[in-house]
Amino acid sequence: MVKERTHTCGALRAAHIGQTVIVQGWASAVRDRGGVTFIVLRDRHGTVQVTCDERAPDSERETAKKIRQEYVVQVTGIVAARQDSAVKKDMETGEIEVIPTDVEILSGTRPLPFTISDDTDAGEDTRLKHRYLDLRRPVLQKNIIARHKAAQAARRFMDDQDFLEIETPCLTRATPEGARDYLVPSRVHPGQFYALPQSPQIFKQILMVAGMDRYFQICRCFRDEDLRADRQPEFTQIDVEMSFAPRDMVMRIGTGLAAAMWKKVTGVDIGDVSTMTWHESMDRFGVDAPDLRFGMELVDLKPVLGDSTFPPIANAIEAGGILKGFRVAGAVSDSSRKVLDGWTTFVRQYGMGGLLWGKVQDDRSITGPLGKAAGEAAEAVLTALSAEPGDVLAVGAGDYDSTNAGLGRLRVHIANARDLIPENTFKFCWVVDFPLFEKIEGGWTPMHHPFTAPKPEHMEWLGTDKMGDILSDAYDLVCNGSEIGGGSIRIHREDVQHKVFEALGIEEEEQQEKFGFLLDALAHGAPPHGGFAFGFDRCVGIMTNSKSLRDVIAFPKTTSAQDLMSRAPGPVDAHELAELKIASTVTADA
RNA sequence: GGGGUGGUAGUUAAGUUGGUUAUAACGCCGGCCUGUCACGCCGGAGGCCGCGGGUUCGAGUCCCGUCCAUCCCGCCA
Repeated sequence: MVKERTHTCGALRAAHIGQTVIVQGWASAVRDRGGVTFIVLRDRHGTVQVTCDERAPDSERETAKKIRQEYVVQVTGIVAARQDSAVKKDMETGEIEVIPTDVEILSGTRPLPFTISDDTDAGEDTRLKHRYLDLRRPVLQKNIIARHKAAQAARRFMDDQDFLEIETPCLTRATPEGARDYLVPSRVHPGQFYALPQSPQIFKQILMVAGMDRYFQICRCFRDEDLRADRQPEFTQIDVEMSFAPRDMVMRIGTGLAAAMWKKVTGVDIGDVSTMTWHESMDRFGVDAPDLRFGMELVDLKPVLGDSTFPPIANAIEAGGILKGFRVAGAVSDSSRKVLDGWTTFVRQYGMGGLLWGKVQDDRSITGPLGKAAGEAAEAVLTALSAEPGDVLAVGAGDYDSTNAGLGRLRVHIANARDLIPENTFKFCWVVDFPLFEKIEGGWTPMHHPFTAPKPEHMEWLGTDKMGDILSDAYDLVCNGSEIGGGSIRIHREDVQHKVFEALGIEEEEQQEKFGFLLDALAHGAPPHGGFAFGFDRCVGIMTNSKSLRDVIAFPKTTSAQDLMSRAPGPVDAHELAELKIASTVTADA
C-alpha cells in the first residue's frame, strides 16, 4: 500500500537522525553483503541509503534481498547516523542511512535495456526507445528541471514588463515561403489543408493591430526540414511582440528576458550585452553568430597580399572576392600534415577551394602554401596577423560567402580541437543591421522574413539595383556562437508592405491570396511594432551545456524525425484516409 | 538530396590475410559473504553477427542494395 511520504530521498540529513520517515523511490543500487543489504533509493531530489542489518526485522531483510535495480520501493524506517568509517562526504545524504521497519516493493521491472546512470554507455536509439528510463538519469532530470525554471523565469519577467500571454492557433494557414510546412488535412473541407505554424509571426503582428500592445507566448513551432543536433522538427519559441517600440526598446526587453532566464537557471548575471553590426561580425568572425569566448579573429589581408600573383589569390581578387586569415598561436608543434590537411578538408565543405596555411618559423619565414603565396610580403603578413614564430596561419581566398563561412567555421573548429574555449562562460552579443534581402538565383529573398522593415533611409532603394545594400532593423541575440533569438522592427504600413512584396517578386494576386488578412490589418490602423523570438530549446541547451537539443526536450525526435518510443509517424487506417479524401501514392510495402 | 562514422548477447564493445564451438565487460539467473557505496567471490543462461541479395567449398569478415542511429553539407523566410 502506498503511503504519503514524509521526505524525498534527497532531503534527509543528520538533523533528521532519530526520526521515523517514509521515503519512496527507485532502487538505483542494491548491494547484498549477506548479513546486511544496502539499497540506494533514488527520486528526482536525490538518493539515500537504506541499510537492512540486524536492526531491521527479519521479514523486511528478506524483502530487501528480493529488490533489483529500478524496482519501485517504499521504505518506512528510522534515520540513523552512519558509523564513522561508512560516512560518505561526497554524497549529500552521506552522513545518514535509513534503518527500515517496513520495506515494500511497490513495483518490479523487467531486465533493463541499459543502466540508469549519467555515464550510461547506451546508444541514442536505445535511450530514445526507452525514454522513460533515459529520463530517470540525473543529468536529464537536471536539464528538464532547468527548462522548467527557465520557462517560469521567462513568464515572470514578461508579466513584470506588462506583457500579455496570448495563444495563437496551431491549425493555421500555409504560407508560401520559408520552411516546408507540416500539413493537416481538413475533413470538413476535402482537399484543403491546415498548416502547423512555423512561427506565430503574422498572428502576433495582428495582435499588435488589435491593440494588445505587448504580447508574448511560449509556443510550439513546426518546420519540416532536415534535422541537426541543434534542430528539431517541433521546437519551442518564446515569442514576443510590442507596439510603439523603437528598436533599442525591443532589444532591451530581449536582453532582460535572457538575463532573467540565465540568472534563474545558472545564477550568472549576463550584464550589458554589446552590439555589433552584421557587417562587422562577418568581417571579424566570418559568421553572423560570433563566438566571443576566444580570439583568433579574421583579418583582411587584401592590403598586404592583394597584389599577389599566386593564382588562388589573384583569381579570387580578380573575381571580386575576399582574402583574409587568422592566427593560431603556438600551433606549429602540434600541427602535423594530417591536422592541416584536415583543416583543408573542413573548409572545402563550405565551398572553399582550399586553405592557404603557413607555419611561422623561428627566423620569421613562413613555410607551407602561404609562404609561397606571400613571397616578399611575408613580414607584412606576419605584422597584419600579429603573428609570431611558432604560430600557424590559416588564410583563405575566394568569394565572400564561402570564404567567410569556411574560415569562420574553421576558427571555431580549431578552437574546439585545441581546447581554447573556456567552459561555463556565456558571451552574449546583439548582431544588428542585417541586410534586408539576400541574392538567390532569379531574384531576392528576405534574409529574415518579408515583414521586416527596411531602415527608413534605405526605403527608396527598394526595387532598384541597390537592393543588396538595403539594411533592416533586424537583430539577433547570440550566445557562445549560437543564435538564440532574433527579431526585427516590422513593416506597419500597407503601402510599404506592398513595395517589399513587389521587390521580392510576389505578384499582387499571390499577396492577397496568402497575406491578404495581414495587409487588411495593416490598412486599419496598425501601430509601429517590433518583436523577437527566442529559441527556447537552444537557450536551455546552452545553459545546461548540452551537446544536443535532444537532451533538453522530454520526448525528442531522431534525425529522421521519428519518435522511437511512440513510433511516430505511423500508418493510419484506410477508412481514416477515405474520410479525409486522401490517397497515398506510396504502396503498402514501400 | 549528398558525404563521414557506426550497427555482433539485454547493453557497450573485441573479432587477425575469409576457415573448427563467435569473445569480454556490465546486466540477468543461482549460490556465498554483516559496513557496502562502480561491493566482492563462485557457477550458469543468453546470438537471425541490422535486413536482402551476391561471390566462395566456406562470409561476422569481401561485393551490391537497403533500413536505422549519429555528425556535417544542401535545406532551415
